[in-house]
Amino acid sequence: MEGIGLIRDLIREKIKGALKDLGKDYEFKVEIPPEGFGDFSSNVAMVGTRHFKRPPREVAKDLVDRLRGEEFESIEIAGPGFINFRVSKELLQRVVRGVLDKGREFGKKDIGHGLKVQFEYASANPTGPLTVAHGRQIVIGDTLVKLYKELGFDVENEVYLNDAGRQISLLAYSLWVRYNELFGIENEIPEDGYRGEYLVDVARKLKDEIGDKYKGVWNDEVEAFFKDYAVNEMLRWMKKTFEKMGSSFDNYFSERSLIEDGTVNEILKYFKEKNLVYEKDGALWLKVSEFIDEDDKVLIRKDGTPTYFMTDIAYHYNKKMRGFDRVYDIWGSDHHGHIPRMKVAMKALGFPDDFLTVILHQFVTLKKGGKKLRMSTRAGRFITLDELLEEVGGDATRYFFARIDPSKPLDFDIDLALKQSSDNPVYYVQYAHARISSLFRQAKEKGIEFKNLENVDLLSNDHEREVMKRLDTFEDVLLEAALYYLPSRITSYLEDLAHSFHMFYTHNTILDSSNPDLSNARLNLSKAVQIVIRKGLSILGVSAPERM
RNA sequence: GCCCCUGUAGUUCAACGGAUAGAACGGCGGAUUCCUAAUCCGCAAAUGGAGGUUCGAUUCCUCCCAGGGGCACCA
Repeated sequence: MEGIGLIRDLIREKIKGALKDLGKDYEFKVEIPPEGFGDFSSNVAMVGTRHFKRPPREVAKDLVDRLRGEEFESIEIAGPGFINFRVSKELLQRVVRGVLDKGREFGKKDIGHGLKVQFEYASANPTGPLTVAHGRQIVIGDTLVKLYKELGFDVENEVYLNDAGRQISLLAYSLWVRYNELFGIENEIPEDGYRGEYLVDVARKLKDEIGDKYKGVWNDEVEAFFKDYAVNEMLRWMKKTFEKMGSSFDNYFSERSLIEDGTVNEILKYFKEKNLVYEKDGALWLKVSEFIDEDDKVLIRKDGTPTYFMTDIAYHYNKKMRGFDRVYDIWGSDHHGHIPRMKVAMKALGFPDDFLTVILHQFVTLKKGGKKLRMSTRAGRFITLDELLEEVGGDATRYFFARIDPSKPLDFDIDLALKQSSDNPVYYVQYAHARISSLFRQAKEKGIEFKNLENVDLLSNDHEREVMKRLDTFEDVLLEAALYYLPSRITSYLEDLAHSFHMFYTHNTILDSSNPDLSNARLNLSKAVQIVIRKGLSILGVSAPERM
């Protein structure tokens, strides 16, 4: 991927120019090397052995001769053929000026050109409380939404409510049983019904509202009422949890509405016209096998109800009709098998291949007594997101999930999570931010005036250089996080940046009344760090406190 | 059986095909008359196993082992 850091961009351009002089043009990298190998490093000579048909160090020598200039204090060839650059302090200072100049806008890019995209996540059966597993998905989704906005996409997010299936009938009946219990009427909650205590609370509320109106009565009308009531209550609960999480959605989309408003029938009509469906055993099947090496799938059951697959196709058709250019679905790994079928359905509808992207994340498992268990709402085996938020707080919860690569399974050990909550690295990053705020308060007290963008040319020692280098890579980090769907890129970066700042802070006196110019220079650097930390944390949905 | 994801210090996580595999917590030992010690400095400690591709592999390929998930007229 092309880098966009100020300095790395410049080095890249220089190298490209040198290659052009030698009649070559190929891909190479510029990156920050391990300590002791200069500020920036390129593998251009090693990659070049293929193109030049000469040993890397010889290629490097030719290039280095053409690269020397005032931007670089030194250029060295090292190891197997790396070209290591030590850049001038003027170049590093340009980064600080760039950050300060753009302020809050730093990091913004227009890569999306207003492309209309949608992220769908946290979609859940509205049958119980959100669990910590949902928390993981919310954080991944929220972070990507903020990132894509930052990168110039026109973004909306949405929750899909599976309010149409059999599970809703079970929920309604389970609630009805709980409601009747309040009148001393005992009925069994079915084997796969919902036994959680929360339905007792909902039943009490319902009794307060309607009294004994549905006592002992169960028919289609009553079922419809209990479905609506239960789903509504679950939805209200979900929204409250989202709010506690610092999360919000532009839209809540009902699966049921797709059946009721005729979207499902519209698509069936289209598929029939295109001869993509057939009847067998009383059900209606989609000819998936005509597209890929998989079995055909049922769209309409023999009892006439649509399958989840059917409504999901209708849902994505609806998204397309709403004008989204691209949609991103964040699903748990148990939906993995659903992807190829959905891709086929999109193709059958004539949508472009890149219309639907599915971002999968592995499961959150519960550790209990050394044993791993899948969380299950139905079995009542879960830790609610509310509990976690209550105990650990929103910032630590969000940061905890953001650090973990979506492709990795997550063993959730509640005791460990609580115990480590005060050790959460989020505080390390936030502390750097608070320290900087404190510096500015102190500066005022000491009568040191902060002059934005002035004295930056005084920044030159090793700690200062280290911080400036880190600042330069922020924009790259955002791009990578967005492109690879990896919030963890941002957390890693922030921890690095915070570390370089803490080091700088410990080893240098920033506020020195006898040297106002140098103090101001260091305040400018601190300010730049603060801007970047705040931006990074805000993309993660984490607060940036002024004091800690 | 077939398909997908994962295996890195005691623990939780990083590492764009690159140089000495980074942090944090935990362990051991240090630093504060001065801007917040939620910090800094030092020590011990890791790529599941076997092959292969490459100048170079934690990263790509094959096999094995281990964990998770999927293979419904459930969602």
